[in-house]
Amino acid sequence: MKNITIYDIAREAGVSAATVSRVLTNNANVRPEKKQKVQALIEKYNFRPNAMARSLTDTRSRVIGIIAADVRNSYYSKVFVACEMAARERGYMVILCNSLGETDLELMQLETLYEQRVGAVIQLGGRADDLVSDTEYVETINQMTSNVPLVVTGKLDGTVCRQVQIDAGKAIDLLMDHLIGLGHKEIALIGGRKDVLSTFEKLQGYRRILKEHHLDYREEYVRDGGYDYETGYRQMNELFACGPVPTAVIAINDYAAAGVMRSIVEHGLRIPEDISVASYDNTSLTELLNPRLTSVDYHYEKFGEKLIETAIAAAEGIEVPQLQLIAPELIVRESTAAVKNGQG
Amino acid sequence: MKNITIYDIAREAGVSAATVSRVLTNNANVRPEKKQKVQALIEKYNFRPNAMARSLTDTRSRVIGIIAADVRNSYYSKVFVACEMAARERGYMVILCNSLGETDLELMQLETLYEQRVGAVIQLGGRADDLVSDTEYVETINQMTSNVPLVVTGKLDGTVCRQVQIDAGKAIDLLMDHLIGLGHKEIALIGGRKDVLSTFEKLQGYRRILKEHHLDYREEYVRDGGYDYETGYRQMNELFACGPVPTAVIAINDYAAAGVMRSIVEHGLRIPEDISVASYDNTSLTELLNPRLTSVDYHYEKFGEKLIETAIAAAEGIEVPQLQLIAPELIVRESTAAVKNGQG
DNA sequence: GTGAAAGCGCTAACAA
DNA sequence: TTGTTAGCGCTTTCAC
Repeated sequence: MKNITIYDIAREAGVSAATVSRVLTNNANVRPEKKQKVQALIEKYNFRPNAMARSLTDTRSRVIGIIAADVRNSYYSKVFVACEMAARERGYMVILCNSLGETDLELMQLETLYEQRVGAVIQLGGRADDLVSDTEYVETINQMTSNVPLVVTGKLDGTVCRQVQIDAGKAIDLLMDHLIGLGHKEIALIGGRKDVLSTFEKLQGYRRILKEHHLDYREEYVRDGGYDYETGYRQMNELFACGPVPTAVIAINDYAAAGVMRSIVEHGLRIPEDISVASYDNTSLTELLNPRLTSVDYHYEKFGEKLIETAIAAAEGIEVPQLQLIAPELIVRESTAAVKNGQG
Repeated sequence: MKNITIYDIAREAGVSAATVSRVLTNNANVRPEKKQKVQALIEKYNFRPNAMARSLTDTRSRVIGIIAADVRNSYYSKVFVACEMAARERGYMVILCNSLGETDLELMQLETLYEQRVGAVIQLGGRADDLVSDTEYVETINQMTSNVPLVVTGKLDGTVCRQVQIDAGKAIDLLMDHLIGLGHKEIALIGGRKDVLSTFEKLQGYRRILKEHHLDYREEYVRDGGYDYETGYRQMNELFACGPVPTAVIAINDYAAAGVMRSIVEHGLRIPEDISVASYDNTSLTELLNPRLTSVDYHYEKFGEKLIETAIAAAEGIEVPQLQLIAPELIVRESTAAVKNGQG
């Protein structure tokens, strides 16, 4: 299984390696007959040029690295696939790593990707989503980004990372307007960590909107935790236990919403008749739950394109806006309805 | 942002490039003082050796390519992450591509991965799952596998691919034994395409087990289609429309099960009191649905390990059994219960 | 239009 | 222990 090279092809075709290279890259004229001979040999041996050797001279490798927190979470897998498709259309390839929430791993993967000489790295979630950037982490990132440009979906104070963000303010606007429009005045916010930028921004927006509508802000209605089913379930249970019970709940994502929904059902109430539930991310889960879930979509395709375009621009040294925002959209389904009369 | 090389380090350290290489690979003795000097410079410039150049001489690149049908499907993302973790533990890295069910893309990706000189490719799903292998496809694969070894989760007749499969016979056994043990005699099989090996094997097992228990095989109870929510929903609706209605349903995966469940609920019946529902894959969905879903688990961690070990063995030219089976396990939850008295 | 030769960044064999 | 050298497979001047 000895690897065949352009020299093998060249020898058998009776031409030089340079000529074989020319037909491979197709960027210089080669006499048609020679060209055909070479192509026939390439076919015959099923030869494919070694991308490693190629990118050694090329300098640019046409590969983008992606570090995601965990593709087993639908949000990340959707963003990743969108990126992969966008990259392919632009002649790039992507490499995925899962940091699984471990900072050490995240850093190691960034190093590995740099060793592979990827043109740029896109970081989905992870430490770059922190509200307050860790100093030590920032320092390490700064060292790495002197080598390879980094695109993040959050922010990283004190670094030169490009940012492509979901407009979190707009996202909470959509949800609050929808619910308030349905007559809800008692709206809870469940799940997420306040030290994560996007979650913090949602909380900020939540308070701002309440004030605009002259509605009370209640400490008890804001219940953070993680981004999973368990958090939604547990926090909704606590809301039932300690009261007061809201007429609508905004969950930090579809998984948390599933937990909220189970808690509500277990307490003998109906969705949306008794309590409306809505969430973020608009993953496939929204269609599978009963009732179907109202959720905020991010135009994943566009999101992926923007991310990849930004990464490619960075890789090729082209200027791009330092911060770009993706506008979210509300998808209304069956889990939200007008508040019951006499309530609120 | 000119890339720094071992020569830059060597010059500044007053040693030869070979010495720098030696401290990098750590496989030869270097005088401590020189070693420290070099390491200091590596730190200073945050230097990381070019993996491309490295693997040019190394020949083996310590990278495994993975082609999955679609990581947005939980099954694939779980297998992928398991593979990634197993690979990391063994000093390997993985590259993921999504074929999205397109044969052309699948082949293109196989080529791209070969160009990257990955040591082996693992194909999750895709054409290698076909019951009857397409001749033209097999031919193309045979050409490629003369270059790079391929590990599949299905089979590919007429090729030399290693196979790591879920034991589909055992999987249907588990489900049927469980349901029959609960007194069910009317069991439907919903979703999946019969031209997919694992689905076909389940169907075979289904008929065999019915016969062993002297139960009738009813054509109407076997309803194929896709592997998605829609199929489950549509086929269960048809079952209601055309009758007879079974007392238990086995869905081809958790997504299809979600569709089946919605259909049942919409027809005013309860799960599991009126109809039991069970499925394959044991994704996170099983915990989110209401009621929680009984499902067959595949020990994803082991599955990933076996896949990666096989791929690495293939990459390094070590012999491994041509076919290896993963034993599935039944996870019983709330969606299955004893059949109602008087039924069956 | 084509070949010879240099070089991409690294490792390993061979001397010293 | 260390440096020199050759070579991994390819692309790209530079002559002709």
